[in-house]
Amino acid sequence: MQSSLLDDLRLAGYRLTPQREVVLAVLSETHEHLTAREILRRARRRLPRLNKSAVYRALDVLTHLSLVNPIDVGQGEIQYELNTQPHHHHLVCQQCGKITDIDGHAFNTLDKILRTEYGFAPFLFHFAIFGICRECQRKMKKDTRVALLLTRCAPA
Amino acid sequence: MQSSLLDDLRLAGYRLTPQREVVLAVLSETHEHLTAREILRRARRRLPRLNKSAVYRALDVLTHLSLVNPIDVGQGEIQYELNTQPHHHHLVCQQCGKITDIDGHAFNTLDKILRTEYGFAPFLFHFAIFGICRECQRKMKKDTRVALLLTRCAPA
DNA sequence: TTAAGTGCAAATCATTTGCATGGAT
DNA sequence: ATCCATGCAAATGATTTGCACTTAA
Repeated sequence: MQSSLLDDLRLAGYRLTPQREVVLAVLSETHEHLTAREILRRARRRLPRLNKSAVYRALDVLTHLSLVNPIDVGQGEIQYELNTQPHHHHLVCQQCGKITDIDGHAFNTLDKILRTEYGFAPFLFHFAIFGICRECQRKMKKDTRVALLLTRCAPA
Repeated sequence: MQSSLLDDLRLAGYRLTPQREVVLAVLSETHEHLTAREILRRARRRLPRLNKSAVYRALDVLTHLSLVNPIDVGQGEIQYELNTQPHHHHLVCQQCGKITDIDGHAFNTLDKILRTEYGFAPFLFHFAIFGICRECQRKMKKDTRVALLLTRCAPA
């Protein structure tokens, strides 16, 4: 695992630095999605002089190696997670902000269509789907603005 | 259409202002996705004192009414488009940046699964899927970094 | 050795906000 | 007459960048 990371980096012309290792280690130790700021905070326990630029640069490298997935939930800070197998995806509730992880099978049909009909190779990991979760739908029945929204977002 | 906009706004407790009208008008006159900055530029031809704050606030209102869709292609500026029927979606090539519009049928299965299995009402309009387009896949066969990426993004 | 990587501080830049004024209802 | 909305300027805040110094190879 250690040596495979080194190989991946070398193969791509990168160096193995303590900064890159520790960023990857932090992400390996959780199943949460972490922001760059939170990664920095945790990584500094082991590498106190670590700088946020180095975190961003490390995340960039790790993302290009597809060891890490950025997840943009559209709320300012980008979140990062380890790119584990099997892939999973994220349902982001626009109302309460809750993020639900779901497994990949829901996307099989979509993946196939995009590849065969459009020749497009989708990155169906770093994937966030926005919408309204079950509980919020219940609460929202009364709110006029939102009722409109729910009506209009029905499938085409 | 004019009066329906007014109704929508009133129903939701908003006022119909020239600023909101002109922002909507600008979006109605194109099939492109426009950034807030570009919307401001075009809208100022008709409303020279229009301010960027007003544009952002108008886009916010129109989005909440689901008259407008924000599309975050992950490249800094958010893009906006009219929420037309039938819905369509966006394939964003991470390599060359090209955005391809596709119709909604590819998402029917996904939509159904999310609703029935997860009780989640997805906003399957403002939807951008990242990946690599046909042409870039061809060019990228030689590049080691990218070959790795293409391998790893294969369906789970 | 030497090119790539880091730490630091400053810059960038889309978006947001406070506040006094203006306008839709 | 109300109070929602705008214009302006200043703030915010995540991410990026320039540069001198380190360090992995």
